Amino acid sequence: MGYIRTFGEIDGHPPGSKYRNRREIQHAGLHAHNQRGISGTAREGADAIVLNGGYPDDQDEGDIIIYTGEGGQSAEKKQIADQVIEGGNAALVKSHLEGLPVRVIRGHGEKSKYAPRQGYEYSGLYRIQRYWFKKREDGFQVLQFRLTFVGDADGISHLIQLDEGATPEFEFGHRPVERTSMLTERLKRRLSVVRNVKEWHDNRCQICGTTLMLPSGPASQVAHIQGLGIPHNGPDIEANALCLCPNDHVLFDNGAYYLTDDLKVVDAIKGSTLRPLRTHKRHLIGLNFVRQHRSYWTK
DNA sequence: TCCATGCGCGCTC
DNA sequence: GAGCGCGCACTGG
Repeated sequence: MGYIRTFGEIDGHPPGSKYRNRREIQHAGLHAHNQRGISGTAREGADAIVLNGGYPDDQDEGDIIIYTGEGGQSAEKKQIADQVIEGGNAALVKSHLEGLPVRVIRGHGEKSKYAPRQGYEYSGLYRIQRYWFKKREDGFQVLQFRLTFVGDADGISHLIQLDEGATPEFEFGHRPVERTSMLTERLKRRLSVVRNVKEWHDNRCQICGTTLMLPSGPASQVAHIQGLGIPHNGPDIEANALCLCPNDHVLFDNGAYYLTDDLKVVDAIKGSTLRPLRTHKRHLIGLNFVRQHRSYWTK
């Protein structure tokens, strides 16, 4: 009986469902494997993950999860090699690029307040916002993925109720606090930063110099150099932001480009240094942010 | 082919 | 009863 990979919710197995062991999870169609953390392939993407304390670099904040990729460990679970983008890791990268929802299953082996005390619990759908390489203290690189809770239509209406001061009813029975924290994190972004950066550069991409012309006018995107929020906690200020076209935004966020200390653009795939970053006298770039971004993508 | 964020038993405290 | 160490087990990729 083969596993049928399904993205999104599985009928009869809503968030909050509990399972005694991995076999039951596999049988439910929630996850392909009875031992691996990541369910998926590089071609299709990842449909589910299990958090069960297997990697110490994991961080579980409820609606925000920092999930460590697979591989590079010895049989004794010591990190003995760098992780690479293949297998399950490549599946998670694919899910990130395609915006696919990932089912998150928490196990008792994970020592966070969101983990069940016994067995496993299906927590719901998450999306992978970004990924990067983390340099560990021991010198090995591991992949990390930032997942945020997707929620659902009812969950959003609950949020609105909460804001309006109505009695919140969390009929899904889980995690009102984290859901609220996710909302506040979104609201915290300062529009003035976006406005200033776009205005200073006249919507021209700081990497390639093009401006997207739409019927409604010129368009550009403001990218953060050091990520906002958990775990990078970069500041929402102009010095940590770039004005980019959508293509170069994706390339920069995913490590195809990084910057040198003298603000030259490096093509990570070719290993060549391209043109200097376009700058503006009012737009000072924080080198500490440039260095942190570079550290995600260089050894 | 062989590995992987498993499982369960039996031991110790 | 919890926590561990060890041996055996599974199945998709």
